[in-house]
Amino acid sequence: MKLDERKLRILRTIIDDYVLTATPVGSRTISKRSELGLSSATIRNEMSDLEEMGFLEQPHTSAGRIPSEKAYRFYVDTMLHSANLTAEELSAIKNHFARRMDEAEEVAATTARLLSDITEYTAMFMTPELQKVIVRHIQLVPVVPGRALAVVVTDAGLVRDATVQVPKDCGARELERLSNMLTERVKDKSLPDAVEALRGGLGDSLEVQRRVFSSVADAVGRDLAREESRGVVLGGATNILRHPEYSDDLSKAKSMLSVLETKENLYRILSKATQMEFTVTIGSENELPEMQDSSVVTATYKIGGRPVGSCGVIGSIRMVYARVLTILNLMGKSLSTVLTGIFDPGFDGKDGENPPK
Amino acid sequence: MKLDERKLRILRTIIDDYVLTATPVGSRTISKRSELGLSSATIRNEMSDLEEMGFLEQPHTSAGRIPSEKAYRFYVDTMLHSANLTAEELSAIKNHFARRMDEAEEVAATTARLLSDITEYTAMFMTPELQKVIVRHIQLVPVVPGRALAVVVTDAGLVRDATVQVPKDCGARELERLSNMLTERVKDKSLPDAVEALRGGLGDSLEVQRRVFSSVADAVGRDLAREESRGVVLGGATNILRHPEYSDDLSKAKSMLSVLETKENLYRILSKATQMEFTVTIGSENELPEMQDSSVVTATYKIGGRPVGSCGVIGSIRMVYARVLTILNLMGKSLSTVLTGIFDPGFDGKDGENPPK
DNA sequence: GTTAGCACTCTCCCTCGTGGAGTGCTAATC
DNA sequence: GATTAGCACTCCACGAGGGAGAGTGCTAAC
Repeated sequence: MKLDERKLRILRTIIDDYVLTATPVGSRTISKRSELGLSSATIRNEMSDLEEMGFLEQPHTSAGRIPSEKAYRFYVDTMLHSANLTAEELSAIKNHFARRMDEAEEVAATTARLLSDITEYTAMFMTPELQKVIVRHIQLVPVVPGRALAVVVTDAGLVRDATVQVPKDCGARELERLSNMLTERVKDKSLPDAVEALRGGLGDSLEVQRRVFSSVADAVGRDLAREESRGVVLGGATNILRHPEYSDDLSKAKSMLSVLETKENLYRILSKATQMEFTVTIGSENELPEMQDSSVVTATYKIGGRPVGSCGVIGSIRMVYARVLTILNLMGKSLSTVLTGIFDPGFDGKDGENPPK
Repeated sequence: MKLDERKLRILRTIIDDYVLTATPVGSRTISKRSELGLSSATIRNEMSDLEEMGFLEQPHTSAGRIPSEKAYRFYVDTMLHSANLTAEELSAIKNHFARRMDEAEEVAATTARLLSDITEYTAMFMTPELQKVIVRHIQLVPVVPGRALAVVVTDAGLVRDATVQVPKDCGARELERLSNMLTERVKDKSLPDAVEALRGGLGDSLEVQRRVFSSVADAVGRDLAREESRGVVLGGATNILRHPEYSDDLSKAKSMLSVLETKENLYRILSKATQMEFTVTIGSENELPEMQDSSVVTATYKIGGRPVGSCGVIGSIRMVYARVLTILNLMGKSLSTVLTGIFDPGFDGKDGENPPK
């Protein structure tokens, strides 16, 4: 059977209607709504064909039809048009990014919130991935005798700190000296590389130095290993209950909320998604069994042309994909511009290599 | 009418039963459950009295009775016994605090999680309040030319950082010099005092120094002002749906979840609660209208005898107060011990003044 | 003061029946 | 040959009706 122009238009009308109303759509509705000028009987025949082809499903005989996952997939792959945002929405986004922002965690929280408010789905945001970030400076700051704080400054404006043990008699001056040596050793390396560099090749150095270096390496390494549980922020978890798919089936909502509560899950999704400019994962395409009747849409943002993190939206399969993608696209672009402006001012805006300063 | 011993025992049995079952309890149940050896008819008379006194309510004629808010208040004030925790629960708590912890945010997240898992309610945790915390050290770390990171180390193991503008030609050595001057100026002050100290009395100093100092003051001050939106962590929000009060009335669950999503709300609750060792806020005693059919129980934790933060549990009015309080008590004590051990090792364990080192 | 007994009330839940929305098929029409 | 009107059929949603059960309040007896 061929998916001709007419079938396509019908399928599209069905999806649009169902996405809006969440009720199975019947032939009469389509016959009236679409501009094809066909009777409901004709539509019925076409719908029957579309069902046979796997694009439509019937909850039960004598109900209307609903789009299958395959239909959404097809829709997203071939029929996507960019949605129109209202002036208010556009200005909300614009204003958000015009505000002062100087802390990764804060950007994450407010952006996730904005995203969830505008889309009416649950939003998530991942701060730049530690793995992908480059060390600018390491500084040891005294806390109590025998204990110092290693502060790692990275190029994405991300700051990590970890407490490390140091010899009791290690004064401020000595810490400063060590800081300089540390910085020299790891500058411009990625975090994993930096840890590596601090662990190996210390043969010719002093005992104290060796001890401190490896202590810093351990602390940063631990921090790196812990990344999965943080740096991911959720916004608008309540929005789940806005959609009948979840509010009519509490067990679904519950298991969804549980998934969202475990940051590691979100981290895995967003981290994987950072490899692509956009991702749309529909229903059973999701890895987590609890999410197989939900959809996830993500977009990546960049610093100096380098993709470092991503954000996204979680909702039911019946999602307003076009709209969500339009919004995420805009957000990703704005984020990239703003963050690049702050943390990599030399970047010329083109993708690719970062020009020398 | 007098609330004699017998009425008391009946009231208590009713509360215990209702807390357990969430269904109105009838006279027959009490007659069988309590060891008073009274017939249901007698109980009925007593219950009628208790209702008249405002301790019981009837959802409708011919239903059993449920405790009123007044009853819970009375129960908490006068009838509280400490609950017995199972060996598993005790060891879960013990293990949790035996683990390595060196980061305030991480402690917050895992503790909130533990608390919600054990109590089966939603838990919240506030990291030590910035207002109450004492500066140990300030360090400026170079980021890009013209931009540095001010890292503030406090006595509660809390680290705050904020980016500040510095003169473009300000090198690492100069920053180090400024750091020392900064630290000297604000050491052992509370954060608000430190900001104050950096703003005033700079008449005799160099232009550069003045600029940097006020820039740091601004940055830290901004951070302070932002406190409300962070340092509060939620755990087990899903648990809301475990209790029929919310899962049978989605709109209630929704409004509850919305409240929980706004950290400022939780901050306000916990911050206020830090003044008391425990708080139990029942139903309409809550300030937020959305929370007036929920209850909040909190406990404070201390560092070196000084209360610095608190944690708590949110659930329906029908809460297992005794159990929750027992758990929170234990958690608060453990937290105080652990945190004091880490950040104020000189403290002798008694409340009151911190002894000189 | 306590209790057995009884009439009464109210909710919960099950069943049943009806109306509406939608389908699939057939035969007529363009 | 494609389209459409017509019709029989299916299934869900919803409301009415009708116990069953749990609980109460009252009265009279112990």
